[in-house]
Amino acid sequence: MNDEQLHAMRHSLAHITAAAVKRLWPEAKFGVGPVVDNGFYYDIDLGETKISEANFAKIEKEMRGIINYGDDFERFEMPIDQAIEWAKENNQPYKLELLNDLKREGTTLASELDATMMGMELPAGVSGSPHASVQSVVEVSFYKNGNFVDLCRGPHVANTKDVGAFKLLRVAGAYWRGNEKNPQMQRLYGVAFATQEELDQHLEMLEQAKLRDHRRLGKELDIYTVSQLVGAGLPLFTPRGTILRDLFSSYSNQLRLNFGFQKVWTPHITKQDLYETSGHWAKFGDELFLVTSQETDDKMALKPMNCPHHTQIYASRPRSYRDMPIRYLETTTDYRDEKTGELGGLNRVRSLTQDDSHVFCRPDQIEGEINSLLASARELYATIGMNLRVRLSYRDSSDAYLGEQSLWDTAQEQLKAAVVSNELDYFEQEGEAAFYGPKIDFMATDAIGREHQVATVQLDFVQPGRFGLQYTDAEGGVQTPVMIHCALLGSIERFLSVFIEHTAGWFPFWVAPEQVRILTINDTVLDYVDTIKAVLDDLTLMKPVKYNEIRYSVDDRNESLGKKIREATTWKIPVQLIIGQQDKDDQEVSIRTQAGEEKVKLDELATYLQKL
RNA sequence: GCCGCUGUAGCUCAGUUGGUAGAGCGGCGCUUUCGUAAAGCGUAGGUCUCCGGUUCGAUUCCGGACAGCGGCUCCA
Repeated sequence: MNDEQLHAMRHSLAHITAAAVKRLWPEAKFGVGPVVDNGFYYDIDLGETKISEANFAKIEKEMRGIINYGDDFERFEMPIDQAIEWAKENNQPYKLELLNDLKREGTTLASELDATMMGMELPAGVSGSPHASVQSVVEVSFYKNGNFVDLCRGPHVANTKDVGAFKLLRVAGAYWRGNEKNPQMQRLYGVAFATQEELDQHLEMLEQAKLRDHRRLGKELDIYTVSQLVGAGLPLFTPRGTILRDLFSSYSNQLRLNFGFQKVWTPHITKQDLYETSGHWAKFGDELFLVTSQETDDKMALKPMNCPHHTQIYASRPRSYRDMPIRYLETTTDYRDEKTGELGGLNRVRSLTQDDSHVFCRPDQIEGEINSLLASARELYATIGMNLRVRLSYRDSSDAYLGEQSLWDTAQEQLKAAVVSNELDYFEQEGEAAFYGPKIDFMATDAIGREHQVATVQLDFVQPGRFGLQYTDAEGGVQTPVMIHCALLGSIERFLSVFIEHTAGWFPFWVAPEQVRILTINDTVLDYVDTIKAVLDDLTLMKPVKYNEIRYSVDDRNESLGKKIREATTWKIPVQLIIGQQDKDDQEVSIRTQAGEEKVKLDELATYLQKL
């Protein structure tokens, strides 16, 4: 089956869903019912009546009835004014809005419509759009299956019998046309495939995704927790989770310390004046956590980002062109008052830790700086085993951007040159730049093919000016530096959620909170265990950075070997060393990893671990 | 924030059509020293998320709060 057929099938199922709902609740008012990834949905307004998953069996039964009856999908056309009458007579106010938009503007796409006009009826006697350039619609098509009629562009399958395998998956609230000022409808989601096997496969995949959900693994592997007393969106990291955080943070820092970054430290609260000067207050004011001082009248806030703070370190001394670039680095936690309904796991939190850095440089230094940052990002994600793709986000011709056009043009060229010389897979997109400068966004693909936004490198032509940052050039003149923002991990919390799901909790050796566990078979080998511990204590490892404290434990409890293996495996500990009398006699260790088991001579153990 | 669903032991869950609850795992104790994913026996854990209301009586019904989950971009 090709994509078009599958699309028609899913779209037809959306209609059949609506038809079934209409049979059960004749008063239903319908919004839109498009095809989405793997399935379809239909937005439905049932007034006070609420559909829950408990109703799904009933709705699906009705749907199967419609499918088995085998009506044809019949297409017919109608002049738009007649269609508008149809919507009024059938009490379908949402369809009426769509028809009004088609008549007025020739489209129903919210993104193309003037929000204040959306859904508005044209005055009597006016036949077309108020905009001369707009091609308004004069005739619309309908599809009819059985006695269910719906405004629809199509296409559909020929007969309701031709829709393949489906399952209603969930019901969720969705605002009419995505606008929270509009009424909220009930969105009925379904998945659909050509065959039952494909549907089952898809449902199985959803189960697999659940097993690697970072919220589940975060609890099972004891990485983080949330407390009702501390609050939603404020995760607390356990010892194991903190090892992960610290290792990634120091690796990310090390990559930049290698080429001249210096660590700085800034406080977590500030006077609001800082954000009024930076311009963030106007844009992010409603996301700030406010702090009250009982000693002064200062209005304070928890910091939602770090760049304004870093500008003040730059501004603390006079700067020469010889000092540039000046590079500051800080892993630090920011606080943003996100909508409570959007919080969840480590993905969307109110306390987020950024491995943040800011370069202050001359315009001619942009390319060199970007080059080094891109090389760092590339190395980091190669170490983690994730494929990277970057988006070059440029300005478009609108006047929404600040800073000189010529500065933008050369900067965009330098960004691209750096991306090309780093051999990164990239695509360019106009109109995606920040108002203060062009940027490079990194997308990493995880083990089950999902793409996640991770690192970002952004140029900034605006904040240096707002803060009056300066340096003296070779001629003794005053110049404004350019700022380059960069976070390699992005937010550590979000990064960890991606990393946990990417690895399904089987962390690579270097970041595993517990790298090695020694499992004893009985107490007669305890002296030999001490010998092995001495080897581990002396070990120095080099990948991806040099470290000499291997994280291991000894399980010498009075339990069966089977139980010890089971537990160590449940904890996803990468290296299990099984020690019994035989190993002791042969001066060997039995090493159990995900790859299998092998015996290694004691004097080769260090080399073995160094290779991991 | 809004809509829907959910909240029972540390964890995973069962149960009570209104008469204050149970299993497995985990914990603790004893026995067992056992070579590749759970040894055996015993035992202690609960304000059934919290606050109100109805009731002789609420974990159960009603209301509210808090928290978790699925969504709120996909367009006739």
